[in-house]
Amino acid sequence: MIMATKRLKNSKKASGQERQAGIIATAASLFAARGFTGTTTREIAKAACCSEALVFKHFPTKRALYAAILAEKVPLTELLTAVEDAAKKRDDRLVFTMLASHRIRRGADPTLLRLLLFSALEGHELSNMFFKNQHRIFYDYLAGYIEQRIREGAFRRVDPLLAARSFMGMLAHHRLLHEIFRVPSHRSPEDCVESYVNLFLDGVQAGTSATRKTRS
Amino acid sequence: MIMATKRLKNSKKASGQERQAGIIATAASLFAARGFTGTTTREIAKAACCSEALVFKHFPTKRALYAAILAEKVPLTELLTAVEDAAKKRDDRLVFTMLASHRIRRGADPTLLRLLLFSALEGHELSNMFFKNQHRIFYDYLAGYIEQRIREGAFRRVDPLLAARSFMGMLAHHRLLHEIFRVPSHRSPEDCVESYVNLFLDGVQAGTSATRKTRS
DNA sequence: TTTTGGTAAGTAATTACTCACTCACCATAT
DNA sequence: ATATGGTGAGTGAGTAATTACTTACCAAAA
Repeated sequence: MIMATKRLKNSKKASGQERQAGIIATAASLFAARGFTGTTTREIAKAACCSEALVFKHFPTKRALYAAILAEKVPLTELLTAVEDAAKKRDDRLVFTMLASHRIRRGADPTLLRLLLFSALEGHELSNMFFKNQHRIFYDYLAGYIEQRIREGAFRRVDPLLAARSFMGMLAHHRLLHEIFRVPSHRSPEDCVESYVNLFLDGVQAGTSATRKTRS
Repeated sequence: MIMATKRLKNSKKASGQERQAGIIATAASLFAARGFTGTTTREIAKAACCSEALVFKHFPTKRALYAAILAEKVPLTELLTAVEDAAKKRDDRLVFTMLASHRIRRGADPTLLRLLLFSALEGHELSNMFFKNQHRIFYDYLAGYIEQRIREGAFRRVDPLLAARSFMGMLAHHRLLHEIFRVPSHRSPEDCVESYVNLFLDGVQAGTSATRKTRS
Protein backbone atom coordinates (compact mmCIF):
# COMPACT_ATOMS: atom_id res chain seq x y z
CA MET A 1 0.00 0.00 0.00
CA ILE A 2 2.82 2.35 0.92
CA MET A 3 5.47 2.73 -1.69
CA ALA A 4 8.28 5.18 -2.13
CA THR A 5 8.45 7.09 -5.35
CA LYS A 6 11.63 5.76 -6.82
CA ARG A 7 13.75 8.29 -8.59
CA LEU A 8 16.25 7.42 -11.27
CA LYS A 9 19.79 7.75 -10.00
CA ASN A 10 21.16 9.61 -12.98
CA SER A 11 18.36 12.18 -13.34
CA LYS A 12 19.10 14.52 -10.49
CA LYS A 13 16.09 16.78 -10.76
CA ALA A 14 12.45 16.23 -11.46
CA SER A 15 10.16 18.89 -12.86
CA GLY A 16 8.03 20.80 -10.42
CA GLN A 17 4.79 19.24 -11.57
CA GLU A 18 6.19 15.72 -11.47
CA ARG A 19 7.45 16.21 -7.95
CA GLN A 20 4.18 17.71 -6.80
CA ALA A 21 2.20 14.82 -8.25
CA GLY A 22 4.63 12.35 -6.71
CA ILE A 23 4.35 13.92 -3.29
CA ILE A 24 0.56 13.89 -3.54
CA ALA A 25 0.48 10.23 -4.54
CA THR A 26 2.92 9.20 -1.84
CA ALA A 27 1.21 11.24 0.85
CA ALA A 28 -2.20 9.92 -0.19
CA SER A 29 -1.21 6.33 0.51
CA LEU A 30 0.32 7.32 3.84
CA PHE A 31 -2.70 9.37 4.92
CA ALA A 32 -4.92 6.47 3.85
CA ALA A 33 -2.86 4.03 5.91
CA ARG A 34 -2.39 6.05 9.08
CA GLY A 35 -4.76 9.00 8.93
CA PHE A 36 -3.89 12.69 9.06
CA THR A 37 -2.64 12.92 12.63
CA GLY A 38 -0.96 9.52 12.34
CA THR A 39 1.22 10.60 9.43
CA THR A 40 4.27 12.83 9.89
CA THR A 41 5.72 15.17 7.31
CA ARG A 42 9.04 13.42 7.80
CA GLU A 43 7.53 10.10 6.77
CA ILE A 44 5.98 11.71 3.71
CA ALA A 45 9.29 13.23 2.65
CA LYS A 46 11.14 9.99 3.18
CA ALA A 47 8.57 7.98 1.21
CA ALA A 48 8.65 10.58 -1.57
CA CYS A 49 12.46 10.44 -1.61
CA CYS A 50 13.04 14.09 -0.88
CA SER A 51 13.62 16.41 2.03
CA GLU A 52 10.90 17.75 4.29
CA ALA A 53 11.81 21.25 3.16
CA LEU A 54 10.88 20.40 -0.42
CA VAL A 55 7.47 19.16 0.68
CA PHE A 56 6.87 22.54 2.30
CA LYS A 57 8.08 24.27 -0.87
CA HIS A 58 5.17 22.67 -2.70
CA PHE A 59 2.55 22.85 0.05
CA PRO A 60 2.49 25.62 2.67
CA THR A 61 1.19 23.30 5.43
CA LYS A 62 0.53 19.64 6.06
CA ARG A 63 -3.20 20.36 5.94
CA ALA A 64 -2.87 22.03 2.53
CA LEU A 65 -1.23 18.86 1.19
CA TYR A 66 -4.06 16.82 2.69
CA ALA A 67 -6.62 19.16 1.17
CA ALA A 68 -4.97 18.83 -2.25
CA ILE A 69 -5.39 15.07 -2.00
CA LEU A 70 -9.06 15.24 -1.02
CA ALA A 71 -9.75 17.81 -3.74
CA GLU A 72 -8.38 15.54 -6.48
CA LYS A 73 -11.16 14.28 -8.67
CA VAL A 74 -11.34 10.65 -9.64
CA PRO A 75 -12.38 10.22 -13.26
CA LEU A 76 -15.60 8.21 -13.32
CA THR A 77 -16.85 9.16 -16.78
CA GLU A 78 -15.98 5.76 -18.22
CA LEU A 79 -18.12 3.89 -15.70
CA LEU A 80 -20.97 6.39 -15.77
CA THR A 81 -21.34 6.42 -19.55
CA ALA A 82 -21.38 2.62 -19.58
CA VAL A 83 -24.05 2.57 -16.86
CA GLU A 84 -25.99 5.23 -18.73
CA ASP A 85 -25.97 2.94 -21.73
CA ALA A 86 -27.45 0.05 -19.77
CA ALA A 87 -29.96 2.40 -18.19
CA LYS A 88 -31.24 3.49 -21.60
CA LYS A 89 -31.90 -0.13 -22.47
CA ARG A 90 -33.72 -0.53 -19.13
CA ASP A 91 -31.47 -3.46 -18.29
CA ASP A 92 -31.93 -3.25 -14.53
CA ARG A 93 -29.73 -6.20 -13.79
CA LEU A 94 -26.86 -4.79 -15.80
CA VAL A 95 -27.15 -1.33 -14.24
CA PHE A 96 -26.95 -2.68 -10.73
CA THR A 97 -24.34 -5.30 -11.57
CA MET A 98 -22.05 -2.74 -13.14
CA LEU A 99 -22.25 -0.41 -10.18
CA ALA A 100 -21.72 -3.28 -7.77
CA SER A 101 -18.81 -4.74 -9.74
CA HIS A 102 -17.12 -1.38 -9.74
CA ARG A 103 -17.06 -1.40 -5.94
CA ILE A 104 -16.62 -5.10 -5.30
CA ARG A 105 -13.89 -6.65 -7.36
CA ARG A 106 -10.75 -8.68 -6.99
CA GLY A 107 -7.74 -6.70 -5.85
CA ALA A 108 -9.76 -3.59 -5.12
CA ASP A 109 -7.64 -0.78 -3.74
CA PRO A 110 -8.78 0.25 -0.26
CA THR A 111 -6.89 3.55 -0.40
CA LEU A 112 -9.80 5.77 -1.40
CA LEU A 113 -12.19 4.11 1.05
CA ARG A 114 -9.71 4.55 3.87
CA LEU A 115 -9.11 8.19 2.93
CA LEU A 116 -12.85 8.75 2.86
CA LEU A 117 -13.43 7.23 6.30
CA PHE A 118 -10.40 8.87 7.90
CA SER A 119 -11.29 12.29 6.55
CA ALA A 120 -14.83 12.01 7.87
CA LEU A 121 -13.81 10.66 11.27
CA GLU A 122 -11.05 13.20 11.72
CA GLY A 123 -13.47 15.88 10.64
CA HIS A 124 -11.63 17.49 7.79
CA GLU A 125 -13.48 20.38 6.19
CA LEU A 126 -13.13 18.92 2.68
CA SER A 127 -14.47 15.57 3.83
CA ASN A 128 -17.97 16.36 2.60
CA MET A 129 -16.80 17.23 -0.90
CA PHE A 130 -14.68 14.11 -1.05
CA PHE A 131 -17.67 12.05 0.11
CA LYS A 132 -19.84 13.60 -2.55
CA ASN A 133 -17.36 12.90 -5.34
CA GLN A 134 -16.50 9.41 -4.19
CA HIS A 135 -19.75 8.02 -2.93
CA ARG A 136 -22.80 10.21 -2.99
CA ILE A 137 -22.66 10.58 -6.76
CA PHE A 138 -23.47 6.88 -7.00
CA TYR A 139 -26.54 6.71 -4.86
CA ASP A 140 -27.87 10.01 -6.14
CA TYR A 141 -27.65 8.66 -9.67
CA LEU A 142 -29.16 5.37 -8.58
CA ALA A 143 -32.03 7.12 -6.80
CA GLY A 144 -32.89 8.90 -10.05
CA TYR A 145 -32.90 5.65 -11.97
CA ILE A 146 -35.03 3.88 -9.38
CA GLU A 147 -37.52 6.76 -9.38
CA GLN A 148 -37.88 6.45 -13.12
CA ARG A 149 -38.37 2.69 -13.00
CA ILE A 150 -41.08 3.14 -10.40
CA ARG A 151 -42.89 5.57 -12.68
CA GLU A 152 -42.66 2.99 -15.43
CA GLY A 153 -44.17 0.35 -13.16
CA ALA A 154 -41.11 -1.87 -13.20
CA PHE A 155 -40.34 -1.35 -9.51
CA ARG A 156 -42.73 -1.17 -6.60
CA ARG A 157 -43.45 2.13 -4.88
CA VAL A 158 -40.45 2.44 -2.57
CA ASP A 159 -38.63 5.55 -1.40
CA PRO A 160 -36.07 5.90 -4.22
CA LEU A 161 -33.40 7.52 -2.07
CA LEU A 162 -33.70 4.95 0.71
CA ALA A 163 -33.70 2.12 -1.82
CA ALA A 164 -30.59 3.47 -3.51
CA ARG A 165 -28.89 3.84 -0.15
CA SER A 166 -29.90 0.30 0.75
CA PHE A 167 -28.15 -1.05 -2.29
CA MET A 168 -25.07 1.12 -1.85
CA GLY A 169 -25.16 0.12 1.80
CA MET A 170 -24.81 -3.54 0.92
CA LEU A 171 -21.78 -2.72 -1.18
CA ALA A 172 -20.24 -0.31 1.31
CA HIS A 173 -20.69 -2.79 4.14
CA HIS A 174 -19.14 -5.53 2.04
CA ARG A 175 -16.08 -3.37 1.37
CA LEU A 176 -15.92 -2.32 5.01
CA LEU A 177 -15.87 -5.94 6.13
CA HIS A 178 -13.20 -7.07 3.72
CA GLU A 179 -11.04 -4.02 3.06
CA ILE A 180 -11.12 -2.43 6.51
CA PHE A 181 -11.98 -5.16 9.00
CA ARG A 182 -10.12 -7.87 7.07
CA VAL A 183 -12.92 -10.42 7.31
CA PRO A 184 -12.07 -13.30 4.98
CA SER A 185 -14.56 -13.89 2.18
CA HIS A 186 -16.25 -17.26 1.71
CA ARG A 187 -17.47 -16.41 -1.79
CA SER A 188 -15.95 -14.90 -4.90
CA PRO A 189 -16.50 -11.19 -5.60
CA GLU A 190 -18.62 -12.12 -8.64
CA ASP A 191 -20.85 -14.39 -6.55
CA CYS A 192 -21.28 -11.66 -3.96
CA VAL A 193 -22.23 -9.09 -6.58
CA GLU A 194 -24.77 -11.48 -8.07
CA SER A 195 -26.28 -12.24 -4.66
CA TYR A 196 -26.58 -8.59 -3.72
CA VAL A 197 -28.14 -7.65 -7.06
CA ASN A 198 -30.61 -10.55 -6.88
CA LEU A 199 -31.58 -9.74 -3.33
CA PHE A 200 -32.12 -6.10 -4.12
CA LEU A 201 -33.95 -6.54 -7.41
CA ASP A 202 -36.27 -9.15 -5.89
CA GLY A 203 -37.00 -6.61 -3.16
CA VAL A 204 -37.91 -3.75 -5.47
CA GLN A 205 -39.58 -5.88 -8.13
CA ALA A 206 -41.77 -7.88 -5.73
CA GLY A 207 -45.40 -7.73 -6.79
CA THR A 208 -44.65 -6.17 -10.17
CA SER A 209 -44.85 -7.80 -13.56
CA ALA A 210 -41.05 -7.69 -13.94
CA THR A 211 -39.58 -11.03 -14.81
CA ARG A 212 -36.60 -12.18 -12.84
CA LYS A 213 -33.87 -14.08 -14.56
CA THR A 214 -33.59 -17.44 -12.85
CA ARG A 215 -30.31 -18.42 -11.30
CA SER A 216 -28.84 -21.91 -11.36
CA MET B 1 -19.96 14.14 23.17
CA ILE B 2 -17.00 15.17 25.28
CA MET B 3 -17.69 15.94 28.88
CA ALA B 4 -15.46 16.37 31.88
CA THR B 5 -16.03 14.15 34.87
CA LYS B 6 -17.21 16.65 37.41
CA ARG B 7 -15.97 16.07 40.90
CA LEU B 8 -17.63 17.44 44.04
CA LYS B 9 -15.62 20.26 45.54
CA ASN B 10 -15.74 19.01 49.11
CA SER B 11 -14.89 15.39 48.38
CA LYS B 12 -11.20 15.60 47.60
CA LYS B 13 -10.54 11.99 46.75
CA ALA B 14 -12.29 9.41 44.68
CA SER B 15 -11.81 5.71 45.17
CA GLY B 16 -9.39 3.96 42.84
CA GLN B 17 -12.10 2.12 40.95
CA GLU B 18 -14.23 5.21 40.52
CA ARG B 19 -11.28 7.13 39.15
CA GLN B 20 -10.33 4.34 36.81
CA ALA B 21 -13.86 4.06 35.47
CA GLY B 22 -14.03 7.83 35.12
CA ILE B 23 -10.80 7.98 33.19
CA ILE B 24 -11.97 5.16 30.91
CA ALA B 25 -15.28 6.87 30.19
CA THR B 26 -13.67 10.24 29.58
CA ALA B 27 -10.91 8.82 27.40
CA ALA B 28 -13.42 6.75 25.42
CA SER B 29 -15.32 9.81 24.28
CA LEU B 30 -12.08 11.58 23.38
CA PHE B 31 -10.70 8.61 21.46
CA ALA B 32 -14.05 8.30 19.68
CA ALA B 33 -13.97 11.96 18.74
CA ARG B 34 -10.37 12.31 17.64
CA GLY B 35 -8.90 8.81 17.32
CA PHE B 36 -5.94 7.34 19.13
CA THR B 37 -3.17 9.44 17.62
CA GLY B 38 -5.40 12.51 17.65
CA THR B 39 -5.92 12.39 21.40
CA THR B 40 -3.23 13.49 23.86
CA THR B 41 -2.79 12.20 27.38
CA ARG B 42 -2.87 15.79 28.56
CA GLU B 43 -6.34 16.25 27.07
CA ILE B 44 -7.52 13.06 28.72
CA ALA B 45 -6.23 14.15 32.12
CA LYS B 46 -7.78 17.59 31.77
CA ALA B 47 -11.15 16.15 30.72
CA ALA B 48 -11.01 13.65 33.60
CA CYS B 49 -10.16 16.46 36.03
CA CYS B 50 -6.87 15.02 37.24
CA SER B 51 -3.18 15.18 36.51
CA GLU B 52 -1.48 13.29 33.71
CA ALA B 53 0.59 11.51 36.35
CA LEU B 54 -2.56 9.98 37.83
CA VAL B 55 -3.65 8.66 34.46
CA PHE B 56 -0.31 6.86 34.21
CA LYS B 57 -0.73 5.53 37.75
CA HIS B 58 -3.83 3.69 36.53
CA PHE B 59 -2.64 2.72 33.04
CA PRO B 60 1.02 2.03 32.23
CA THR B 61 0.76 3.47 28.72
CA LYS B 62 -1.67 5.37 26.52
CA ARG B 63 -2.20 2.22 24.46
CA ALA B 64 -3.08 0.22 27.59
CA LEU B 65 -5.80 2.74 28.37
CA TYR B 66 -7.06 2.45 24.81
CA ALA B 67 -7.00 -1.34 25.04
CA ALA B 68 -9.00 -1.22 28.28
CA ILE B 69 -11.68 0.75 26.45
CA LEU B 70 -11.88 -1.63 23.50
CA ALA B 71 -11.95 -4.65 25.82
CA GLU B 72 -15.00 -3.34 27.69
CA LYS B 73 -18.05 -5.41 26.87
CA VAL B 74 -21.34 -3.81 26.05
CA PRO B 75 -24.28 -5.66 27.59
CA LEU B 76 -26.59 -6.79 24.81
CA THR B 77 -28.49 -9.55 26.62
CA GLU B 78 -31.64 -7.48 26.89
CA LEU B 79 -31.92 -7.00 23.13
CA LEU B 80 -30.87 -10.53 22.25
CA THR B 81 -33.39 -12.23 24.53
CA ALA B 82 -36.15 -10.04 23.13
CA VAL B 83 -35.12 -10.91 19.59
CA GLU B 84 -34.91 -14.58 20.55
CA ASP B 85 -38.49 -14.31 21.71
CA ALA B 86 -39.68 -12.95 18.37
CA ALA B 87 -37.59 -15.56 16.58
CA LYS B 88 -39.34 -18.37 18.43
CA LYS B 89 -42.68 -17.05 17.24
CA ARG B 90 -41.27 -16.89 13.69
CA ASP B 91 -42.26 -13.23 13.51
CA ASP B 92 -39.80 -12.29 10.77
CA ARG B 93 -40.88 -8.67 10.60
CA LEU B 94 -40.44 -8.21 14.33
CA VAL B 95 -37.02 -9.87 14.39
CA PHE B 96 -35.67 -7.62 11.67
CA THR B 97 -37.43 -4.52 12.93
CA MET B 98 -36.02 -4.96 16.43
CA LEU B 99 -32.47 -5.38 15.19
CA ALA B 100 -32.84 -2.40 12.86
CA SER B 101 -34.43 -0.21 15.53
CA HIS B 102 -31.57 -0.95 17.86
CA ARG B 103 -29.13 0.49 15.36
CA ILE B 104 -31.26 3.22 13.85
CA ARG B 105 -33.01 5.34 16.41
CA ARG B 106 -33.44 8.92 17.46
CA GLY B 107 -30.53 10.35 19.39
CA ALA B 108 -28.31 7.36 18.76
CA ASP B 109 -24.86 7.74 20.26
CA PRO B 110 -22.18 7.62 17.58
CA THR B 111 -19.41 7.00 20.13
CA LEU B 112 -19.18 3.23 19.73
CA LEU B 113 -19.41 3.38 15.96
CA ARG B 114 -16.63 5.95 15.84
CA LEU B 115 -14.46 3.91 18.18
CA LEU B 116 -15.06 0.86 16.02
CA LEU B 117 -14.10 2.61 12.80
CA PHE B 118 -11.12 4.43 14.28
CA SER B 119 -9.73 1.28 15.88
CA ALA B 120 -10.02 -0.63 12.60
CA LEU B 121 -8.54 2.16 10.49
CA GLU B 122 -5.71 2.84 12.90
CA GLY B 123 -5.08 -0.89 13.07
CA HIS B 124 -5.27 -1.57 16.77
CA GLU B 125 -4.66 -5.18 17.71
CA LEU B 126 -7.89 -5.38 19.73
CA SER B 127 -9.93 -3.96 16.88
CA ASN B 128 -11.05 -7.40 15.73
CA MET B 129 -12.38 -8.35 19.15
CA PHE B 130 -14.19 -5.04 19.44
CA PHE B 131 -15.68 -5.56 15.99
CA LYS B 132 -16.82 -9.02 16.93
CA ASN B 133 -18.52 -7.87 20.12
CA GLN B 134 -20.07 -4.77 18.62
CA HIS B 135 -21.08 -5.83 15.16
CA ARG B 136 -20.32 -9.33 14.02
CA ILE B 137 -22.46 -10.83 16.76
CA PHE B 138 -25.49 -9.35 15.01
CA TYR B 139 -25.01 -10.67 11.54
CA ASP B 140 -23.80 -14.04 12.75
CA TYR B 141 -27.01 -14.41 14.73
CA LEU B 142 -29.04 -13.15 11.80
CA ALA B 143 -27.36 -15.58 9.42
CA GLY B 144 -28.41 -18.45 11.67
CA TYR B 145 -32.00 -17.24 11.75
CA ILE B 146 -32.12 -16.79 7.98
CA GLU B 147 -30.69 -20.26 7.44
CA GLN B 148 -33.43 -21.73 9.59
CA ARG B 149 -36.17 -19.83 7.78
CA ILE B 150 -34.84 -21.08 4.46
CA ARG B 151 -35.02 -24.66 5.73
CA GLU B 152 -38.58 -23.99 6.76
CA GLY B 153 -39.41 -22.72 3.28
CA ALA B 154 -40.26 -19.21 4.47
CA PHE B 155 -37.30 -17.58 2.69
CA ARG B 156 -35.93 -18.35 -0.73
CA ARG B 157 -32.61 -20.12 -1.11
CA VAL B 158 -30.14 -17.29 -0.61
CA ASP B 159 -26.69 -17.39 0.94
CA PRO B 160 -27.60 -16.81 4.62
CA LEU B 161 -24.37 -15.04 5.50
CA LEU B 162 -24.50 -12.72 2.50
CA ALA B 163 -28.16 -12.00 3.15
CA ALA B 164 -27.48 -11.19 6.80
CA ARG B 165 -24.63 -8.92 5.77
CA SER B 166 -26.85 -7.24 3.22
CA PHE B 167 -29.34 -6.31 5.87
CA MET B 168 -26.72 -5.20 8.37
CA GLY B 169 -25.09 -3.32 5.51
CA MET B 170 -28.22 -1.24 4.98
CA LEU B 171 -28.20 -0.34 8.65
CA ALA B 172 -24.46 0.28 8.88
CA HIS B 173 -24.55 2.46 5.79
CA HIS B 174 -27.49 4.41 7.18
CA ARG B 175 -25.58 5.08 10.39
CA LEU B 176 -22.45 5.95 8.48
CA LEU B 177 -24.32 8.51 6.42
CA HIS B 178 -26.01 10.20 9.35
CA GLU B 179 -23.69 9.72 12.32
CA ILE B 180 -20.34 10.02 10.55
CA PHE B 181 -20.91 11.95 7.32
CA ARG B 182 -23.64 14.13 8.81
CA VAL B 183 -26.01 13.72 5.89
CA PRO B 184 -29.38 15.15 6.93
CA SER B 185 -32.25 12.67 6.96
CA HIS B 186 -35.39 13.25 4.92
CA ARG B 187 -37.35 10.57 6.77
CA SER B 188 -37.90 9.62 10.41
CA PRO B 189 -35.83 6.77 11.88
CA GLU B 190 -38.98 4.67 12.17
CA ASP B 191 -39.83 5.19 8.51
CA CYS B 192 -36.33 4.23 7.49
CA VAL B 193 -36.42 1.08 9.59
CA GLU B 194 -39.72 0.10 8.05
CA SER B 195 -38.46 0.72 4.53
CA TYR B 196 -35.30 -1.29 5.04
CA VAL B 197 -37.19 -4.19 6.60
CA ASN B 198 -39.78 -4.20 3.81
CA LEU B 199 -37.15 -4.07 1.10
CA PHE B 200 -35.18 -6.89 2.64
CA LEU B 201 -38.08 -9.15 3.48
CA ASP B 202 -39.56 -8.73 0.02
CA GLY B 203 -36.19 -9.74 -1.37
CA VAL B 204 -35.84 -12.92 0.65
CA GLN B 205 -39.50 -13.86 0.57
CA ALA B 206 -39.95 -13.37 -3.20
CA GLY B 207 -41.45 -16.46 -4.76
CA THR B 208 -42.35 -18.08 -1.44
CA SER B 209 -45.76 -18.50 0.12
CA ALA B 210 -44.94 -15.95 2.84
CA THR B 211 -47.54 -13.23 3.16
CA ARG B 212 -46.36 -9.67 3.27
CA LYS B 213 -48.13 -7.19 5.45
CA THR B 214 -49.34 -4.34 3.26
CA ARG B 215 -48.16 -0.86 3.98
CA SER B 216 -50.25 2.27 3.67
C1' DT C 1 23.19 35.31 -14.43
C1' DT C 2 18.98 34.30 -13.00
C1' DT C 3 15.73 30.88 -12.12
C1' DT C 4 14.53 26.47 -10.50
C1' DG C 5 15.03 22.13 -7.79
C1' DG C 6 16.85 20.82 -3.74
C1' DT C 7 18.81 20.37 1.09
C1' DA C 8 21.22 20.48 6.06
C1' DA C 9 20.46 22.30 10.11
C1' DG C 10 17.98 24.51 12.62
C1' DT C 11 13.34 26.36 15.66
C1' DA C 12 9.68 26.51 19.23
C1' DA C 13 6.09 23.73 20.59
C1' DT C 14 4.19 19.42 21.76
C1' DT C 15 4.50 14.52 22.81
C1' DA C 16 4.27 10.31 26.09
C1' DC C 17 5.96 9.31 30.19
C1' DT C 18 8.74 9.77 35.01
C1' DC C 19 10.16 11.28 39.56
C1' DA C 20 10.21 13.15 43.84
C1' DC C 21 7.12 14.68 46.52
C1' DT C 22 2.70 16.19 49.25
C1' DC C 23 -1.64 15.37 51.58
C1' DA C 24 -5.64 13.17 53.77
C1' DC C 25 -7.02 9.43 56.25
C1' DC C 26 -7.09 5.62 59.62
C1' DA C 27 -5.92 1.97 62.80
C1' DT C 28 -3.41 1.32 66.75
C1' DA C 29 -0.16 2.09 70.73
C1' DT C 30 0.55 5.16 74.16
C1' DA D 1 -7.49 11.94 73.86
C1' DT D 2 -3.39 11.95 71.19
C1' DA D 3 0.95 10.92 68.96
C1' DT D 4 2.68 7.39 65.41
C1' DG D 5 3.45 5.34 61.26
C1' DG D 6 1.63 3.28 57.12
C1' DT D 7 -1.04 3.68 52.82
C1' DG D 8 -3.44 5.00 48.78
C1' DA D 9 -4.74 9.24 46.13
C1' DG D 10 -2.83 12.89 43.88
C1' DT D 11 0.44 16.33 41.69
C1' DG D 12 4.24 19.97 39.78
C1' DA D 13 8.02 19.93 37.41
C1' DG D 14 10.55 17.77 34.91
C1' DT D 15 12.63 14.46 30.58
C1' DA D 16 14.13 13.04 25.95
C1' DA D 17 12.10 12.52 21.72
C1' DT D 18 9.23 14.06 18.13
C1' DT D 19 6.37 17.48 15.78
C1' DA D 20 5.33 20.97 11.90
C1' DC D 21 7.65 24.33 9.90
C1' DT D 22 11.80 27.85 8.66
C1' DT D 23 16.11 29.75 7.26
C1' DA D 24 20.11 30.08 4.82
C1' DC D 25 22.32 28.14 1.51
C1' DC D 26 23.80 25.21 -2.75
C1' DA D 27 24.00 23.35 -7.58
C1' DA D 28 22.59 22.72 -11.99
C1' DA D 29 19.92 24.23 -15.77
C1' DA D 30 18.10 28.12 -18.80
